[in-house]
Order: sequence, then structure tokens, then C-alpha cells
Amino acid sequence: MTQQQELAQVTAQAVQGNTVHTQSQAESPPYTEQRQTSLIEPELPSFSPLHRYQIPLVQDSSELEPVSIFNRQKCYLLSLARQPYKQSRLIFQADDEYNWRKYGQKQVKGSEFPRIYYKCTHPSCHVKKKVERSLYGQVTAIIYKGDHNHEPPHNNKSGNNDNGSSKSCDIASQTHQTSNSSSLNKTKRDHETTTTNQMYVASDSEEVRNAEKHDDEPDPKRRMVTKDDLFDEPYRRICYKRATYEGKHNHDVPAARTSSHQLRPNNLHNTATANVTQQVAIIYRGDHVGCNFVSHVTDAFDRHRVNYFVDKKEQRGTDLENIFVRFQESSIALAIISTRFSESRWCMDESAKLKELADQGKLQIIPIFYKVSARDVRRLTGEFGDNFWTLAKKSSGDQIKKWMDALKYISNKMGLSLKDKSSEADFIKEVVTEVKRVIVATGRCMNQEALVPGDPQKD
DNA sequence: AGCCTTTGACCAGCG
DNA sequence: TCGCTGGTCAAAGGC
Repeated sequence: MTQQQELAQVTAQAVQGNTVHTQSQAESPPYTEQRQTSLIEPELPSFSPLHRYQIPLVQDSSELEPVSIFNRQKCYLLSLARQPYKQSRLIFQADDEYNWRKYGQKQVKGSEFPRIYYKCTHPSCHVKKKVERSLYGQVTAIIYKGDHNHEPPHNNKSGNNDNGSSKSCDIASQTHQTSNSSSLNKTKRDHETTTTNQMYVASDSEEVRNAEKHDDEPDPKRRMVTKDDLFDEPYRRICYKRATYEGKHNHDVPAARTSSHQLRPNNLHNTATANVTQQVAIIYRGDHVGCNFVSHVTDAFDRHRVNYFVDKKEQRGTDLENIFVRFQESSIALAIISTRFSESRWCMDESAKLKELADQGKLQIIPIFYKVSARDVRRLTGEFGDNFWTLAKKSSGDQIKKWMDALKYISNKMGLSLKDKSSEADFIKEVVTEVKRVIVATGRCMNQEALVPGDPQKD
């Protein structure tokens, strides 16, 4: 067995290890799966030139469970990761059905590993991609640029080379494929376009400090914020990025290799099954949100068959407890936080209830910062804070504390942020994608529970 | 021989 | 204008 073959075997085994590990994580809160299970939007309408798709990050080899053979593989892979060239490229180069030639690398600021630049090896194709890595070499971002003007090679090999580039054995590709179905990959690439806006940061300053010490360590409490959000708070720093695409392919992508199907069930399937039973509760404040943004979100949910419940204005004559019951029937809450959100006692009470349910593990909250910064929500500053304190003047200390706790909790959750000048259409797609991702993650938890051995009803 | 990576240099954009 | 940073080029060498 050649060294290349040996590496291929080891990395492929490690992939399977990762897959097993990922699936076993279903017992953890869904958000902890963020880095492995980002859902690719399968059927997004093209009503905007900008499409963003999330592909899962490459599984950090350091995240492999310290069990059995995978521990040895982990050590082996880590040792390879620290070696220059040759072996490491087998591990870290993302595979996406095309062949790539490295044409440069650059040490980028704030990263221990250089950013590597690749070109498509096809003679007339000018597609490029760049791959960023962090400590231990796990891929933190893959950014594509340009359109392929050719079909991908079927054998996934370039020329006669046997030196390991663009081979099917790298962790990046395998992990990618084990997290997404071939159809997802295809559709994703049909729409892929730039975005580097979404990154992961630790959810509080303590975690940030930890992250600064161990930049590549996984952290289940990471939240999703916008780049602007990051820049708002200099003390925060980027811990992980999603892999991203820039530009789009102008041609079809062949079906993924069979290994992906063998290794991992299709996320789409999970979505479909999850949608049957899971409901998304949407709360918001103000007609300025409800008449436009929320209606578009619910339209998108309709199109994507996401079951939802909207706490509409007209329902607010009813007992708040009735609304709380609806929350309890939901597994996910979409809290659309605008500047006027904090002027409503109703919304504040709802937020407190959401936090209560989330604390009990009964609800996943996805905060949507609608033209308000997460920092203002967290710190109760700006117009949001002004509205809050106006309401607070008319409220009791217990209430205020409860609301503040809830707002702090929600604003520290991973969420999505719409800036004033952002495209709402694109943002709505992001929202739908994120909701479906959480649905899948939550659904997987439920499915895992349903498969607990010894439960006759669930067998 | 062909394809690849490496690596220093060059260039462009930006503040 | 200058320095910094990121992106690309191209020669050299490896497989």
C-alpha cells in the first residue's frame, strides 16, 4: 500500500469517525451542532441576485471523540496537520468535484495558517477558491470565486498526477459530503454567491477570552452574528467561520460520490420529517415589522412548508397564557427584535417566557435582530434601550429584572441580524435557511430520542 | 514530461 | 504619499 493510499484510508476512516461522532451529538442541544449540520437550502427562489448558502465546516479533527480507533486516527491526523505540504494537503483541501491547482498562499493577519489560493485546473476555467485554516489546520472558510465553464471531471483526478491533490480522500470533502446530500450540493452550487458575513463568536466575554487562548476549540455556545455586529464590539473576536462560496458555477455538478449517501442520511429527509411535528413560533412588535418582514417570512415558510405560528396583533386580546401554550407547542421560536420590541410589555413577557422554556430545553430561540444591533439589545442602549427604560419606569423591579435577563439571554443566542441597508429578500432566505437548519437539528434530537433502545413504542 | 507546490516578488486597494 | 494587507504571478524544484 502506498503512502497515498494509506493516507486515503486513514482519512476516510476518520471521516466515518466524524460521522459517527456527529450523529451521536444529537443528544446535545441542537445549537451545538451548528458547525456540522448547516442546512443547505434546497429550493430557494431566485428573487435576488445574491444567494448565500451555508455549507458545514470541516469537522475539526480535534473534535473527534477520544474513543477506540478514532483517537489514534486523530493523533495521526493532527500529526499530519502539523507537517508541511504533502500529507496535510490531503487532509485539508476541500473537495467539490472539481480539480484545483494551488497558485499561491498568503499569511493572513490573525491566522496562524496561511490562506491558500487555488485555481480550477481546467484550461479555460478561471474559477478560484481560497481556503483558510486555523490552528491544527482545520478549514475555517472556503471561498469560491467565478463560474466554472465546464463539467467537472468524472474521475475526480487531474491528469496523471498521483500526488494527492484534489483527491476524494480529504476530510474536507468527505465531511462536506457526509453533511449534505448530493441534491443539496447541486442546488447550493446553482445559487452560491459571496458571503463572509456570518461568523461565529463566543457568546460572552469570558468565552471570548477562552477563545483567544484556544482559537480552534469548539464551543457549543457560539452564536451567529453579522460582521457589522462583530465590529461593533472590538472585544469580541471571530472564532469560527462558516465555509463560504463566492461566485457561482455556471454548470451542473455531478452526483456526489456514493460514500456520502452511505455515511449520512439526507438532511432533506430530516427536514421533511421534522416539519410534520415541529412548529416555529414567531413573535414581533409593530406593524412596521409585521406588515412587511414578517409577512414575507411567513410566505417563505409557506413555500418551504415550515409549520409556524404567528403571535399576531389580533390575537393579543386573548389571554397571554394562551399564547404561552402555543409557545409550548412549538419547538422553535423566532423572536424578531426591532427597536420597538422593547416598548411592549407583552413582548417583554413573551421574551421571559421564551427564556423560561429555553432554559427547560423545550424551545430553541432564534433571535432576529431587525434593524437593531444585538449589542443594543444586550446592553439596553440606543433606541431599543430607550424604549425599554420607558417601559421599565412603569413596571416593577421583578418584571424589569426578568425582562433584562430574557433580553440578555436572547441577544446572546446565535441569531441573524438585518442591517438598515441590507437586502430583506436575502435576509429572509437566510432566516428560512437557519430555521430549517434548527428544525433539522432539533428533529434529529427528537429522532434520537425516538430510537432509544428498550422503548417498545419507539422501536 | 507533465503537473504540482513552494515562495518571494509584484501589484492593487485602502485608510 | 506611505504603509499595510490581500491577491496573483512566475521561477524553481519535487514527484
